Amino acid sequence: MVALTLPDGRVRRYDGALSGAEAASDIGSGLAKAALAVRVNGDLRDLSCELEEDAEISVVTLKDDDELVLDLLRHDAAHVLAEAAKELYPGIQVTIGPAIADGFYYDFSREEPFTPEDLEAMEARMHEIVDRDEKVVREVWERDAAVELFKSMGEHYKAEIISEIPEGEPITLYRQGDFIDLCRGPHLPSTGRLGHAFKLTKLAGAYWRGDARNEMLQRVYGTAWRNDKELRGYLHRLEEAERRDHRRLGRELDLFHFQEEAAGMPFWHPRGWTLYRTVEAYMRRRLEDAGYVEVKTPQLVDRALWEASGHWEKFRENMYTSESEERIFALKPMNCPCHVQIFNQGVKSYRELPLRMAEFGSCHRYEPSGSLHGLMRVRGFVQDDAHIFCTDDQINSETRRFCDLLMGIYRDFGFEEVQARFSDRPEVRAGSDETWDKAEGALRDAVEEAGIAYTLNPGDGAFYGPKLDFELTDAIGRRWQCGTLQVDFVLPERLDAEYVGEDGVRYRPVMLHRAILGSFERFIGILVEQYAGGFPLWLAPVQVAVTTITRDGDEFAGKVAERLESAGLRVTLDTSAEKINYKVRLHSHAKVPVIVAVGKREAEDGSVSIRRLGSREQQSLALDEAVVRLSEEARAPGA
RNA sequence: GCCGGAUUAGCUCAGUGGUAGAGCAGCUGAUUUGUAAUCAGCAGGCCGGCGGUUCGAAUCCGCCAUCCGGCUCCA
Repeated sequence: MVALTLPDGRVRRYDGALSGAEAASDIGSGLAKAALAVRVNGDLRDLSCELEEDAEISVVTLKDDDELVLDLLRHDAAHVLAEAAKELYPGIQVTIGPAIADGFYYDFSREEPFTPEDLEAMEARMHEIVDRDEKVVREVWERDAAVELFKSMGEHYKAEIISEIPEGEPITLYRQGDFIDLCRGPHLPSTGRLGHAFKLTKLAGAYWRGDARNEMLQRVYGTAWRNDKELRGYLHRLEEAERRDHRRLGRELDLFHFQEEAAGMPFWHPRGWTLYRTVEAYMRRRLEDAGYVEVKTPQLVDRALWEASGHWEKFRENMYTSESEERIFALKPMNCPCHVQIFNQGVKSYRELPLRMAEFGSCHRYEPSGSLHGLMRVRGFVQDDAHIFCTDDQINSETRRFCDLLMGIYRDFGFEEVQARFSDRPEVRAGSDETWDKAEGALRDAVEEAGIAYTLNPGDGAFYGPKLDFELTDAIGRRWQCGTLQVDFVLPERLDAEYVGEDGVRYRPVMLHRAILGSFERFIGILVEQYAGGFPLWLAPVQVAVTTITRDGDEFAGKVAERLESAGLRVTLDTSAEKINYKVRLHSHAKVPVIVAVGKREAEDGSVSIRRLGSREQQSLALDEAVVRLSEEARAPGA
C-alpha cells in the first residue's frame, strides 16, 4: 500500500509502487499532460521516479510560480545546449552546465574558439532538439563503469567529476537521444517540454573550477523562461539596464569621460563635477552633524609607513610607486595608516574617544585591466572614509550610530532597501577569542538594534577583525555593496596607537574602518543608473532651463535666470532662435528637471510657465512664487 | 592577468583590396515660433597605434593599446 498526500490534503491510496507520471495521470489527464516533475516530501524528482512509500507529493507544472521550475527548465536547457554542441562539434568536451539567475550556462573544452555564428548555430540546433522531443531517461551507473564510459568518449572532465563524487552517492546519468550526461537531475521527461522560450546570449572564457591556474574553458550563456512573454520581459529588462548604463549616460549627459592615457581614472566634466560636489557637500554636512572631524592626508607616502602598516607585504601588487631622492614612495591605496599618524600626534586621553576621523581620501590602486568598468571599478577614486578610534566597550554604540547614519543617507539618495552581511572570525586571525567574542557580539547587536536585515557570512571576516557589509537595492532590483564597517585590532598595534585611560595607564584603541558610499566614483555611477540620469532636483547638475518662446521674452528670461541663480539654483539660459518645441526636446533629453518657458505673455505679467521633466503639464506661476518654490524644493536633505 | 569580440567624424553607425559615407550634433544664414526635431548652406576623418603582405590596405596578417562581455581578483 502506498498513500500519497496531495497539496490539498486529499490522500490517494495505491496497491503498489508507481511512478510520478502514473500518479499524475491518476489525478487527472490534464495534469499528466502538464506535468514536468514531482515534488516528493519537498524534494524535486523526475516524473519517472518510483513512489514506493507514503509521501506528500505535488505535481510540478509550468504554472507553479516557483524559482525551482525555472531552475528545472534552465538545467534542461543547459543539457540541450550540450547535446547541440556535441552534435555540431565532434571532439568537444562537455564539463558542467548549471542553472543560474535568469538562465544557464555550459562550459566546454575545445581547441577552436566559438564565434557568434556558432552561437546561432547551436541555438538553432537546440530548437531542433526540442522539436525532436527526445525522451530523457535516468540511469544509475556503477562508478567504474561510468568513468570508463566517459573516458571512452574522450570526456575527461566528466570522468574527473565522477571520481570526486563521494562514495555511497549514486552515479546518475541522463540520456536523451544519442546524448548522455552525468547529472544529479532531476530533469524534464522529454526535451520537447523545454519549449522554445530560450536564447543563447553570450560567449565568455571561464577557468575550469574557477581557478586561474586551470584551463580556460569556453562558456556559453543562455536564458530560458516558461514562455515567450517571460522571455520578452527578461530581454526588456536587459534593455532597461542598458538604457540606464552610467557609461552611456555619462557621455550623453556630459558628466565625465575616460581616455586611454589614464585608463580607470575619470575626467570629470563640469556637469559631472557639479554632481560630485553636491554629493560631497551633502556628505560633509551629514558627517559634521554625526560628530566626525575631517582631515586630509598625503597622497604619496614613503614605503616605510606601508611596511609598518603591513600594506607593503599584503597589498604591494596593487600599489603604484614612485621614486625620488633615492626613496620609494607609494600612492596611498588606503587612508588608515595616515589617520593613525594624526591620532598619534600628542597624547590622547580616553576623554577624546570615540574619535571619528573622516577623510574624502583620494586613493589609487592598480586593478587588473580586465576588471575596470566605467565608474564602478576604477584605479583612482575617492573614498568617503573614516576611522573611529574607540574602546572595546564603544564598538556597539559606535556601530549602532553608524548604522543609523548609513540608513539615513541611503534613504536621502532614494534607496529604501538595505541588507547587511555579517562576517565573523576566519580560521587565520589576529587577537584572542575573547576579543573576537566581544567584537562580534557588539556588531550583531548593533545591526539588530538598527533594524537592518542581515545574513551571516561565517568565517569571512578579515584576519584583523569582524565586519559588516551593507548592500543597497536599486530601482531595477540590482544589489550594490557600498557601505562597510570593519573592526580592526591589528593596525593600532602595528602603528602603535594608544590613549591614556582613566587610571593613567596606556591602552590600545580599537579602530573601526567605515565607509557609506564606498567611493564617490562608484556611488555616483550607481546614482546615475538608479535615476537613469533623471536626478531629483537637489542632485541635478542643471536644475532649471530657462527658455524663451519669442524674442519678446529675452530680457525677462535673463531676469528670471538671474533671480533663480541668486536663489542658489543651477540654471541654464536658452535664448536661441529655435522653436519652443525644439528647446523642450533638447532640455528634456539633457534631463533637466525643470523647464521654465518665457514668452510675450509672461514678460508682460511677470510670470513663468513651468514644465517638469517627463510631464506634459504646464504650471503658470508668478516669478516671485516660482523662485521661492523651486529653491525650497531644490534644497539638499539636511541643508 | 586570462578567453572571446570590438575600435571609421563629437555621437550612432554604413562601407570585404582600387580617390572615405549617412543621420544627429557643430558652425553660418534665414525663420520669431506657446511646450519633445523650422529651413538652407558650410565645415568636420593619420579609418586606435606600430610593423608586415600587396602595384595598391579602413578592408588581409602580426604585435601593442583601449573599450565591451565574461573568468580570476577585489586584504
